[in-house]
Amino acid sequence: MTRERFFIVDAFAHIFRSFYAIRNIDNNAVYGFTMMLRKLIADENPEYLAIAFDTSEPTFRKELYPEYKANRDAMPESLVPQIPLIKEMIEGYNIPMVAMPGFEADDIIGTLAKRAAEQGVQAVIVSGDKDMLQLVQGDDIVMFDPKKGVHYLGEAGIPEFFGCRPNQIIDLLSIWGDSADNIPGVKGVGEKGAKKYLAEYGSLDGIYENLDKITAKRARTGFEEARETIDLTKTLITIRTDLDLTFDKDTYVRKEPDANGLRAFFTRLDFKSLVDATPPKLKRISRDYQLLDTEERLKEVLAEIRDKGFFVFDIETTSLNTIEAELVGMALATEVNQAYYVPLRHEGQDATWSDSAEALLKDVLADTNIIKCAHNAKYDISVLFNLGWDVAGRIEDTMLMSYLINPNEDRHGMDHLAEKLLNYRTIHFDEVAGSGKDMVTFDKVPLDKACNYAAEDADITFQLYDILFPRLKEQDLHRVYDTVERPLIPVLARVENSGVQIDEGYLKTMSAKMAEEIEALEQAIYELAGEEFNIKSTKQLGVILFEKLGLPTVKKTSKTKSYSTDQSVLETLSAKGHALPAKLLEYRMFTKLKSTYVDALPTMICPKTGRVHSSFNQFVAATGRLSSNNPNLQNIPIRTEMGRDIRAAFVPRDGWVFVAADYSQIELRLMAHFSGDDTLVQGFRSGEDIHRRTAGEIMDVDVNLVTDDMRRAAKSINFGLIYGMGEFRLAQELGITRKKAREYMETYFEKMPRVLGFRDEVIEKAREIGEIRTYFGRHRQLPELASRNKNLQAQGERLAVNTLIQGTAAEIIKIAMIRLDEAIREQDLQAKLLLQVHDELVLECPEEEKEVVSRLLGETMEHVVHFEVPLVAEVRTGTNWKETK
DNA sequence: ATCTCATCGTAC
DNA sequence: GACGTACGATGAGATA
Repeated sequence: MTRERFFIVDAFAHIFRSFYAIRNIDNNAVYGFTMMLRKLIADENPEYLAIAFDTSEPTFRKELYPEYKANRDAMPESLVPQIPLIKEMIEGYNIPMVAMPGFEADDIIGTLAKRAAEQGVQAVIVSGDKDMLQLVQGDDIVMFDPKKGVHYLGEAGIPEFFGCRPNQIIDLLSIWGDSADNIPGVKGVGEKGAKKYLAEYGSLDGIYENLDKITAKRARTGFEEARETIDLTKTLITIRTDLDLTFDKDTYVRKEPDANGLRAFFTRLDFKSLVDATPPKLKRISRDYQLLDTEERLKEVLAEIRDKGFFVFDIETTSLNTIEAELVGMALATEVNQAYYVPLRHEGQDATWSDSAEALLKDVLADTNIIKCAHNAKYDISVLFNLGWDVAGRIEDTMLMSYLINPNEDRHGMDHLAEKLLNYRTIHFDEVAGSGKDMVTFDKVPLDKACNYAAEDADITFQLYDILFPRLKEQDLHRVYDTVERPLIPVLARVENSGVQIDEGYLKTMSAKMAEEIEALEQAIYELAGEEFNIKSTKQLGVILFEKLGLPTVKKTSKTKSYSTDQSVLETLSAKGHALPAKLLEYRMFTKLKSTYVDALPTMICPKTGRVHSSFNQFVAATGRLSSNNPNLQNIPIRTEMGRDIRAAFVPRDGWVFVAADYSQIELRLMAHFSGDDTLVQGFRSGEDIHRRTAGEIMDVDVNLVTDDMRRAAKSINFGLIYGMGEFRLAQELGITRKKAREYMETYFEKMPRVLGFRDEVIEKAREIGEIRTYFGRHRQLPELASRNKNLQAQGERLAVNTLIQGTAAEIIKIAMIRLDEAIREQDLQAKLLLQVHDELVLECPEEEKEVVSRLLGETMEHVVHFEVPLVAEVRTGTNWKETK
């Protein structure tokens, strides 16, 4: 397409069309008009674009003829408020709107089209109104109806459309009149007549000159009667092309839409598809970040930091692994938009500089009078601790703030937060260091690039702090931040740095033994199946079990509705006497343990320390629990004997012992405290078996007469309460009928009514405020409670109860960890906290510290809070983890 | 070759 | 549809 095109849209024509065409959504005209506009831009990609509006002022036509459009109804009530929204939308797209008091959109279109054509730009009138056809001129001014898909109706198409020559359109329309605009035409002359007379006499003037030649009486009378009004009609019909408007390319050239504004606008109007179709456009302002590579400048900035008492820092290293990471540089930010990068050990840097710069930075980091802030501070301080640096004083963490504000969110990374909260696209790591096999370590990144990247990170962290810290206070999350999460950061850094020793030889031996067992099981399974197949493939296994062998289908998987082959299914099949499922269960257990633990753990041993350094993640679990990965040390087996053996591979260093303690029934104790239920409270206070006690209560028998089955039922209900278990699940778990399960639960609540009351109160409060708050003030939003979906609502109710209990338990053990760490350091003990497994802490210490550490551990854990019921920690020691049970 | 999703199973 | 929170191994299919 060689010629530039100027599309002019008649706003109201399309607004009304959308309004009447689209039903059942709010702001239908806004939606329809937006869709039309998007399609127009996408399909036609016009070089120039304008949208013409009518104004509410009287037009010159109304002045000439007061009856003009007098028959029009007022604009529909629901359309009125949509007009400003449409204008807002058009502004968002950066499309010029043109309106002129006294004139109609048609006149604006006529004038602009003519002016554009005069400048050699093709004018395209976006309208379906036949009146506009009078404006069409050769290929210079054409019409386009996006709805009918009539593309470019040019002059050549007019005879076919109207049955007259282009220059006769105005006369033709004048004869017809326009009933919609209340303009009288010529009575007694219809479409056929009008065309016939115009063809015969050339024009209206021609017709009047030859009026006596018209023989049809009605037509002739009509023309006679219209003689006085026809000039006015013609004036009204004629679209003006002489308005005081110019077409200049700069004004009408297509501009970049304001994607962020539009996105917010579409979000506000709940136009989901349009929100998705409008990705945010992110700013990328390059700031002038400074490289600090002289002692003099560095000292100046550090003096400023001391003066302010607050700064943001971010280290650059050679690895994400904190043990292996070498320090390459440090970025500092002293205020928004002011950040620096101190290159310490980039390739080719002078060691004298590195040493002196590091000494200066160390001083500031160790200064307890200066508050530091970082994004994910645990990483930075872990690396620095490993290098022997001290990072002291208050350490703020913007990642932590983000997590506390929205624990349901799983992305708290700086790049993501910068986009979400600052509408800013940061320089990403791979943009400076590459990715995949092209990736270089940060010390190889040129200083100017490194400075831009690193200083920006510090700057962005500063900006996030400015936003998140006030929010933290506003949302009353300051307490949990200050008393639990923030002090935990250095504790976790030390735990991760300590790592734990694994007996590699032991696991290797175990692995070999298991391999033999697995091999034998495989053969037995192939034999029973009658063929070899991939046993680990649930798909293949399903075919063997349920198609080839014709075993009864027990259940289907939830997502794909394929055959389920999980443990409960295999157990059911096994109980029916089939040999294969039993073998499969055994096979599954062996392979699970071998691949997930026995073989995996040795590969995680750090070559540098010879220990396994798992990560303890603070920002993952929505309830406030920690999580562990690389490897996950919070799901090491314990329930089966074979699984438990894996724990024997976790050993203390030579001459040291493990000291471990776990909270006894902490979640149920919290339930007792929160509900104040007498049976539970008394049970825990007296130190008796709580499940036995509740069983006695439910079954109405003496505690001493409670059978194992009765205890098992009570235990299931006790645990189920914490998770919000229903009768279906209880029935399944206990192998009883639903009716029986319901009876148990009803009796439970009758005997322990405050447990039910507590649950209801928690849910009611959560529903009222839309979130749940734990004991220490952590919150978790529960949008499920506001759902109209009953299942989602029920889930919200379970989350409310569970988050309160699980979250509070998590806070209690976190506080224990903080106090323990503090005590160990104060008392100069060598003991090290190694693991946290939700209700258990594992330490190692020299043999001679065993007693003092045991006592310290137990007392610290038990005295975190003083509730209606005591917290009990059971402390054990051993020469491996398995022995501490 | 690398990713994402589904299924399964381990812990508390 | 029915019990909360995690992580990870494996297979299978999509994407590059």
